Amino acid sequence: MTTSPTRMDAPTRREQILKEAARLFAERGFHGVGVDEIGAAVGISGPGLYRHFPGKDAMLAELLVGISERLLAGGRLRVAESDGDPAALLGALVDGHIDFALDDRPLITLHDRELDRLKDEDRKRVRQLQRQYVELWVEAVRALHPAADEPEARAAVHAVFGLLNSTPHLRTPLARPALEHLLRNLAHGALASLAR
Amino acid sequence: MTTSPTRMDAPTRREQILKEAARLFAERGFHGVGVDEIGAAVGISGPGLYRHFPGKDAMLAELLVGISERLLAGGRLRVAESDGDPAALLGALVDGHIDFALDDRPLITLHDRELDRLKDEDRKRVRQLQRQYVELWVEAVRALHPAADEPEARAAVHAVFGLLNSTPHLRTPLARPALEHLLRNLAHGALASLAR
DNA sequence: GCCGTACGTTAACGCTCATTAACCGGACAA
DNA sequence: TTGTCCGGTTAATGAGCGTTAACGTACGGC
Repeated sequence: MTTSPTRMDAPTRREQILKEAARLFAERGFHGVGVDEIGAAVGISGPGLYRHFPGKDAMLAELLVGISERLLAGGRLRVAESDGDPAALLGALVDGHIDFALDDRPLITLHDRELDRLKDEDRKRVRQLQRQYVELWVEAVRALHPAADEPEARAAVHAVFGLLNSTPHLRTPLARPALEHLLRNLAHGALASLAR
Repeated sequence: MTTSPTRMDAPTRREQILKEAARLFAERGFHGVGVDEIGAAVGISGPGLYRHFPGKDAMLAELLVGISERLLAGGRLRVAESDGDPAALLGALVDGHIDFALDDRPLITLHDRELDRLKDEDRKRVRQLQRQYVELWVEAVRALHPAADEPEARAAVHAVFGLLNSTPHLRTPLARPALEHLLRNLAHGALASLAR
């Protein structure tokens, strides 16, 4: 661990690289982007990246592991804050996921698109983090809708992720608050259908 | 046009290739799959594919244009059959999209993942078909929920697509009818939130 | 019996691209 | 002043891969 991810000073070169790499990978796919391009995006050229990362794979790995960890950490925080109120928890999970999806659209895209390009070890780690995050949601959903059995709740959670993660593909004139509001309503509308 | 896509005789070599290419592209991405691999999947080797397609790009193009055309054709058919009943139309659109998503999971994945790999001309064609399909949905949604303005309806339609298209990512023990039922309920639940 | 077409094969070409080598200037501590 | 990281540079390397060349075989029509 070099520096904390939450600061307000200028972004380090490393962070610039990660940010631009995320954007480019999301736009044209991992294999569709060359290291020279990533370098150019931060003002250095090609092999200069190797002063900061052992390879192209490592950038993707760090991005995907990072997203998954932040999602899970955020989810756990909300569980802890919810004090056992299922409705409040699910609301907080939805809001948190929306914030994340709208803040980091490129990362969301990468998250379900480029997982297979990782080395076995990294892929396992990301999958494990994703699984735990889903688990959080499944438990929250089932607490609120006991009528739904486990596989049903799990599929519904995946579907709601698909709904919320649709925003990167979208070029809409809607202002951010309106979009947040809309997504929240859609998500809760979908989940409400589990009540029977 | 060589042969009709709806027959019951053995699939032609061309069709085998398209099917396997779709699967492989969906699994590992367009750039992640080599022509030798596609060839191997149908029992011939690498360059033999060039007897059936002018190049790797052409396979992707035919797949994406094909999906988009079938989706749009299906949508138009349902509009024609709905006789102006908005609720029935939206129900039919949802059911049709679910069928498609569950029948052709690899294609659904490709559809929103590899569009940028196409030559300009093909990409334009696919985008235009997609746009028209979305338009169908937007009109159906607005007919049923006049309270929603146009950008809102459009964003909601994209979100519902995200919801319905989430199934390829999913490995669920749910049987197909149960999954169809669940997705239908989730989609209608989400859309119902537009009623205010 | 002959010929053209359809459909394969393997070998070679050429380009792209990640990675490595070799080199360099500047900041800065001793 | 001198030495040593740090963060760059450009040039070379080497693998992978799409595509083309050159060649072979079965078969259907005439």
